[in-house]
Amino acid sequence: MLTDRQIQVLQVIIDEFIQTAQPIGSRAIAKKEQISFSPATIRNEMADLEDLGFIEKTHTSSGRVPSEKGYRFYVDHLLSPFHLSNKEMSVIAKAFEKELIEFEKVVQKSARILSDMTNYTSIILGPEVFKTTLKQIQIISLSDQAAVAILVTNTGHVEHRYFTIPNTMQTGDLEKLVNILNRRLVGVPIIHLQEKLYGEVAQLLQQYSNDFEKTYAYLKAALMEHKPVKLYMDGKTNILLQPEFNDVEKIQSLYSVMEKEDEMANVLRTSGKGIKVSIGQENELDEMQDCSLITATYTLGGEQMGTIALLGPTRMEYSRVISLLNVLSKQLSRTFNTWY
Amino acid sequence: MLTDRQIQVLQVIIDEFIQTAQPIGSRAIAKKEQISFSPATIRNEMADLEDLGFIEKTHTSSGRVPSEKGYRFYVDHLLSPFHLSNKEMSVIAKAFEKELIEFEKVVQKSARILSDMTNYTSIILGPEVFKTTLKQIQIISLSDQAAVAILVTNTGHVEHRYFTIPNTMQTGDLEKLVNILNRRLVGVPIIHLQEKLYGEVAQLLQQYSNDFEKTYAYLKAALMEHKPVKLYMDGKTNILLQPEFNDVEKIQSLYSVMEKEDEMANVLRTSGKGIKVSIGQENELDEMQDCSLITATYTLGGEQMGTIALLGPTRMEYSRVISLLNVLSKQLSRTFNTWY
DNA sequence: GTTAGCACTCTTAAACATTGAGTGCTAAAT
DNA sequence: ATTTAGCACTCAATGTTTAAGAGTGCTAAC
Repeated sequence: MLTDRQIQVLQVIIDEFIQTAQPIGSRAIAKKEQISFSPATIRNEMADLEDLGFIEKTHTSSGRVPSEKGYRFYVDHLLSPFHLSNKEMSVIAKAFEKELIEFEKVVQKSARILSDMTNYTSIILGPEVFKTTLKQIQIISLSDQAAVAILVTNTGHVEHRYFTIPNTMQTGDLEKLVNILNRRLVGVPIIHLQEKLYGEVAQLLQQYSNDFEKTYAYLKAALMEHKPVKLYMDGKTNILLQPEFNDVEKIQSLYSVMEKEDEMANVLRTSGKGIKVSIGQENELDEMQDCSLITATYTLGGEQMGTIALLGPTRMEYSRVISLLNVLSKQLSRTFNTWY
Repeated sequence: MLTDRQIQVLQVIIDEFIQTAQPIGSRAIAKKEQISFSPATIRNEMADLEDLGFIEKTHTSSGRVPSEKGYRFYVDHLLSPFHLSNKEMSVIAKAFEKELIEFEKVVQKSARILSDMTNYTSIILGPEVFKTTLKQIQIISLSDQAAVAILVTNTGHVEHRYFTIPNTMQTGDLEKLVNILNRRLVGVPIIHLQEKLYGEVAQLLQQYSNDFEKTYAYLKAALMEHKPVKLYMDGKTNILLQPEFNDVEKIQSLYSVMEKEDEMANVLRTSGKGIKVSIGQENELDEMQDCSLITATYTLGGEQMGTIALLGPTRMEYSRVISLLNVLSKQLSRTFNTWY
């Protein structure tokens, strides 16, 4: 539907605009070496491209700027594989080469790399809790009334929940309780913990005494508590470097959505497998409609485990960002797969 | 050193400027009911106040604006106790009335209240880890090589550190290790954990075998790891509502310092007991020199436990903010003291 | 000591002219 | 039938001028 020449022109416009953030005129395009036509010809092509909706004018006599449709076409058809420099590759490699055994640190480091290398904001969604299973449960009493239950998952994740213990309970009882819980719940997926607790374990507990029943109610409440998946962000201020964000209103709306971790997490969670690009209005969240979000998933044993993403202006270095996310998500998958 | 009338004028200027963010002229001051002098007289007083450095002009023929010295005088001498409305008091009371047993939640809630009620950015420094003692230690092995040590403090804080176990170690050995650690380390202040580990426990461990020694080295490394005190912030975007921050550069510099949690934590940590006000240049951090920071400490058993703070423009509602911090820090102290 | 009066200063906003980049169209060139 | 040169036209950006208005500092009168 687009002629070769139109595609050529479009490519130059987008490439150039991504670099400069300035509208591109026919003269500037004609000067590019890969272009062998006069400005007048290019003007005609640009008029057509504009009619087709791929580029826009900022005012009647301005140069052209890519539209979202233009970016979409660019991302779908014009992306040339970008090669990260050796320097960049070695930075990544170095970050992963020392033996890291802590999930948090690996993720934080990755977020830092992403935001530092791109000057965009990086977002990483931790592993889905419900895909992990219980490794061990511990209960430690803090006082007569309060105790903390500590859950460790097979991925080494540690979570803790506080709960109240009925004052009729004896010291030794807690230990018995832990034993029962461990015997019955180890290996159970976290997501099924609650129902398992409700079914088998409840009965078992009732055989002891009323006190247990009460404890059980408290404990269940604590375990039910929805602990949202953790979201890691870095380079939130990078957005401020982008010329499209020297409007305080825009900054405000974007920052306010970044504060809503639940919504952000949800966007990443539902992004689907592999690399996904959401340009401007394609984003579900209104506040992100001046931005592009590129997501990539990392896996454990072939199953999707979490998501890494970069958030920047629609005028994003798509090619570079996609390569980088590709490299990093693979690296993350590899690392996690060697662990578990 | 200042006459009563000068003080009156200064008070009106600052009160007014805090409300409007606009320079105040002599005519506007004369109109205030508490003022019974003509604009010309006030102009003379203002000239004196300016000579003394309490107020400033934005340009030759503008109204006056408080200087930092002016704010300092205002805070030190002109502050009238501010009474929070019943509505506000009840919001705070309500937040604390339901039985909360989780430290994080109380703090997060407090941060939310502070930022919501003031439209400034709230910052809360969690309790100093080194003031707490070890309640219990648990070690759970994740795989042949990796294990996680879980530390619970007397305040119910849960921390975990990952470490590597030497592959010569037996399954039962881990349990023995935990027993030794618990027998020797429970009740020890977290800050002394490392030296205690080095002294007594090391000897005890060496009696067993070389494997233990290796484990010990790994474990020690894990425990040494400096885990910074947690910093809670809320209302980071509130700053954007202030007219003094519609300059992207200022936003950027302030946000970049807010990202440096270590430095922020340090500022709060060294703020001293009770309410402290840092105005503009009085702040250590360069990036905060357009802001005021008001801190208050909360205590446990009379000892300083942590800090709550509000960060806003130098044109801050000092009176209200100080009252609010007072109320909230007391409430926090009360809550924690009932727990422990 | 206080105040009215007034010249003066400086900001702000609007009105206007100038410049330059870039377009669309037409007609000539290929 | 394309492609291109030429040219009138548009509009943002910039600078200049002007007028209005807010506020000051000073002087002289109260």
